[in-house]
Amino acid sequence: MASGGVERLRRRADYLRVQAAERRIALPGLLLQAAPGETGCCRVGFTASRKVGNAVTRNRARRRLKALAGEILPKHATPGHDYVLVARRDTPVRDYAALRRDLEAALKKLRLWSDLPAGAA
RNA sequence: CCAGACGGCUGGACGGCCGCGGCGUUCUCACGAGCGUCGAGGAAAGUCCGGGCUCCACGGAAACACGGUGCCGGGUAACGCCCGGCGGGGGCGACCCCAGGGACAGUGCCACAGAGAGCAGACCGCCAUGACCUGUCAUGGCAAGGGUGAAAGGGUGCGGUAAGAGCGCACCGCGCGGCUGGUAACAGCGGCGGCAUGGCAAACCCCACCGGGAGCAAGACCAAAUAGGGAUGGCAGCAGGCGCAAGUCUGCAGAACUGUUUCCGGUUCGUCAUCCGGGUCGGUCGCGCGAGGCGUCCAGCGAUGGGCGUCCCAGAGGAAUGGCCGUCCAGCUCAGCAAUGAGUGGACAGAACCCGGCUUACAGGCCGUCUGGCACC
Repeated sequence: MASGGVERLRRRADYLRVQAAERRIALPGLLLQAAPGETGCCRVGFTASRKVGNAVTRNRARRRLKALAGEILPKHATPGHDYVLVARRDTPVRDYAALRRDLEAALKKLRLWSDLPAGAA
């Protein structure tokens, strides 16, 4: 897995654990959930429910979140945590720069913003 | 040129930066990295039919039940699909639409209205005779006309009659049987009958034909853990033997169940380790050469079939096939006489075992064939 050392969450149990941690922040473009991870690196997963739209729209929302995560998390995410990015209704259409600001603000509000590269941990 | 009918194709293009999945290859002990190559649809959708494939059931056949199909011929692996015809209906026409077997096998239903709705019937009427208060009543005949209804027991015309009526005749319709054409559905022709047999089969039903069930979360394999199971060994209560010890052997106990109870019997045992077995999370396969795509020739009205050549063409598994930006061609909106300028900006929609169909959704664009007008020669 590339993306600068960020792995994907692949099991339902991992998603449920992150959701149960109840450490989340909702912004217009996305919803961020986080929890201390079981591995040393940081991992990320994506969720797009039927509320977002039909299958095509959900796919687009998930891909935009993937691109965003690949851009920001390797540089600024705190290692040792798992993140789940949840798509909202505006995720497929929101301006990409605004979406980027949303993710950065969400990381800072959860006090998980880090200027150290994750790969250095 | 205008209006229309039918069939087919397409459904953004180019570039930059950063990425993802499969396969191949090189390097590396390995993790990985580099390079190459391929990577969503006509509907991938709804899951409505038909198959392949897998497991389950099943001795064969028939019958019954249930479900489906329903003009004829052809195509196909098969179909409820497709093609070509037939019949009925619509349109000036190209063409379009049709659940299109059987109502003398039987049962049932036909609301309301109306006199009468299935062994027909007589409200208003029409006609004859009689009576009297001279325009009514009584009796009888009739079913043409009116009225009701989705439908009133053939239709139109002539004859006929007191008035009428298939009462008679002609034509049409209907039924029966015949000849001709056609593979057939059916069509045409002439003959006979004499109105008898209204509609609904998408109410039951009858006839003919077809049909085992469940589905890739099918199914096969590897295999942490847990429950329960099996084998072997050790340890565990008391006493004793052997032995320096580790340990080992014998006897007696204990608990539970069972035979009504006692005696006497029978069966079972706690714990640890290893292995077998089991099969969950997880993993591997199934899972991509196929009723395959493209080109071309032949047969056929066509669906389709055959020959030759050529290509290998997605394979994920919280699920790749993308994210961002720029330019442009269509389109739309606004301004303008126009040239043009500004803004906006791609329809429906995302494979999940695979094929053949059907159905549903779909901005815009392109091509072909044909029909009816108008104009010109």
